[in-house]
Amino acid sequence: MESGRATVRDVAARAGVSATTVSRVIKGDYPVAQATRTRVLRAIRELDYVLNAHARALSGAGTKMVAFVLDDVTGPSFAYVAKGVEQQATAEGRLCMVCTTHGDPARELAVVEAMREQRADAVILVGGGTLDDAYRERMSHFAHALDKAGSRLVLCGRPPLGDDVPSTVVEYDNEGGAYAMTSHLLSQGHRHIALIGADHPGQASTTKIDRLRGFVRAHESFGVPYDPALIVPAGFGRADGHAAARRLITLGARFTAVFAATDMVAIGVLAALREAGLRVPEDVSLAGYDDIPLAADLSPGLTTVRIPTDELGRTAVRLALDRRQPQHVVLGTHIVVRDSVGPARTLSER
Amino acid sequence: MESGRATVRDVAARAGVSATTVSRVIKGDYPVAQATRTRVLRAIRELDYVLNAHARALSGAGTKMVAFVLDDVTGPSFAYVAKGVEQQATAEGRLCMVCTTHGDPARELAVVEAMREQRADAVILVGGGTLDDAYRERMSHFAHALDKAGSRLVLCGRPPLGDDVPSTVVEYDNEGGAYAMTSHLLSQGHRHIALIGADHPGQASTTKIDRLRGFVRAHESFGVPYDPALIVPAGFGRADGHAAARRLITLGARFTAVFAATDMVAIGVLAALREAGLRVPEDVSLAGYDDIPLAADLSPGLTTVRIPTDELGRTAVRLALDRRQPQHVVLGTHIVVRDSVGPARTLSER
DNA sequence: TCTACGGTAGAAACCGGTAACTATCGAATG
DNA sequence: CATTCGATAGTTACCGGTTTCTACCGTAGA
Repeated sequence: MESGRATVRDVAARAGVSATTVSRVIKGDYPVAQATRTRVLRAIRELDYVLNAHARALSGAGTKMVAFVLDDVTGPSFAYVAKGVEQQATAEGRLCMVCTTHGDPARELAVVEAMREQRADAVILVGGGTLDDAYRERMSHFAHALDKAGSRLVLCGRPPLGDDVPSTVVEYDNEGGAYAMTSHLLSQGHRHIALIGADHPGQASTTKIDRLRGFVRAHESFGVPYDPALIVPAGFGRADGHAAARRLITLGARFTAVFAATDMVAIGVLAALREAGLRVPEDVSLAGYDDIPLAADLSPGLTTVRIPTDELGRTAVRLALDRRQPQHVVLGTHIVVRDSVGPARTLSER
Repeated sequence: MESGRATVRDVAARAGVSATTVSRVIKGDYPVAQATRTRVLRAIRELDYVLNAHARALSGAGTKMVAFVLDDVTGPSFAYVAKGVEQQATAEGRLCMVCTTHGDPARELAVVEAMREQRADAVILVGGGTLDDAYRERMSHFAHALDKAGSRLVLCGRPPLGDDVPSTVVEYDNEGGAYAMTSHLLSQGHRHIALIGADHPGQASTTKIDRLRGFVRAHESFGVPYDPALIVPAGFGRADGHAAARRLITLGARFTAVFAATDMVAIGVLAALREAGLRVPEDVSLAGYDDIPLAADLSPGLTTVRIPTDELGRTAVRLALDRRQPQHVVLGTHIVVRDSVGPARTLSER
């Protein structure tokens, strides 16, 4: 109880044994006489001894730590991925570091570097991802470096860096979800669907590209042409959706349904539609993407695409820690039907 | 580039200097000739050398790590506290560990123990907190242990453990917020205010107790009696609010306003009111607590009490890392007026 | 010319565990 | 009675930086 900084040797001295014996009592992997063990345990208790994780890490034993890198902890779906990561990490006896990048690729690289210093068992990158070449190259470099050091880079919800890059990839089917939702809208008779939150020219986001791709493919499958004027680039936030929808309405665009690229965008769109006196789903149908917890609580309940957020996190950790598992998986997405999508009303009815 | 496991001595050999010199080049706190520094830096680059954080931590230099312990990463307000912690930790050159306890006091203690092994600079406990005696004692023990080891226990958004316990406490004014909001309602003419989400007898929550206390004190200040039948115990979730409000309505309780103990409760109450054909705020006014991001997106916008979530997190880190600062602060709360509270309509009008 | 000192660089010890190798003792075996 | 083996405990080196403490060199001041 006296020092708070007791070492194995202090404990050893108190118990009248060697440091090795103390170490063995703690690990429990080597036979120690019952009487000795008891004495050691008592000494540990009396000195309030706590093992030094750094010393242990330094001498052989790994770090037992998983690092988790994301844009922003407050992102609606990221929190769930984080939860999955934390759960699985705990289940596998790992601690969990969290770092945020605020979408800054430079900071992301810096953070990964820091994780390399920490000798983390795995470094899990979540979300977004830049397509910039210099960035990809640097990240590939890290993947190789981590690999050589016995660690692992995990790309979670973002596309692979390349075939020769040693990394674990856990994606979800962005394109498939968009395809399913668009098909759902088309099958309800909608022929003029606005996609809000498409790609912004310039800053290529793979998520946006894939969702757009599913949108387009569904139209092709149904043999329905889509109106490029209804594909509006926008950010992924509530305000982006609100502004974009308002602009569309002001411009007098003709549409019977809106497919928002994220639920947050959908919430913004919903507000804009309400302000314009349009009812959902009677006048306009609305669909989102992500199935954030709030989606069910909106009125009307938002029909949206569910992405397996916590499974994403759990899988990332599981695969990274057990290389015998396949190192590239794509998790499925599926639509959740609530009340915000209804049959299309013909445009003239409005 | 070849090993991924290069050490200072490898770098030293390559640069033709001693390990000491390499260390000094990295730290930059000791004069090294320009030419030497250049050679060392080149060697570092060529070997892709990365410092070993554990080795460094072991030899003197602290850990540069802050630990953050909470119930659940997906909690609506916790994410914002986490963000504040992460921001400030980064600003002060610290990495950030996150552990969740799922509300289990035993697991919380285990987690704190693990953080002690990690020699974290500070261990920040967020939210809730148990009032159990054995628990308090164990936690006090940790506070003392961390203190002796030069670290710090931080209680964030939860009450102090006791005067003699070395710890940092960052609270927010639960009682004051409730007082302000209740006053606001009273000043709008409301005389029959229901408080939904008061304390459940048995499981004492300090948060609930304080909010109830503010509610009562405001009534006293205004010289308005409150109806005990309108103070209804409930959990802090959406479903709790919904059920409680429905029960109140079914029972024919007379009230012109509802003060929900959390925004999530308010959302549930709102749904129940709607189902009963009551309009907000025309028929019944509704106020919440927490100002979760969603509060502004409800219709009507929810009038609620803002708690300084990210400031809570930032302050926790700042104080823990600089003991010259006061080690017990109470951050202010204030009401955010939106559209869900209106003047009271007399009960007979309804 | 000798001394002193600023500027640099290195040797060795140390941080706190752990792993590999030794050592000891009593019982079992030949 | 000598040998061997199993159970248990200790010695020592090492993990990879950092930190004294020392040492060297050239030059400026006495």
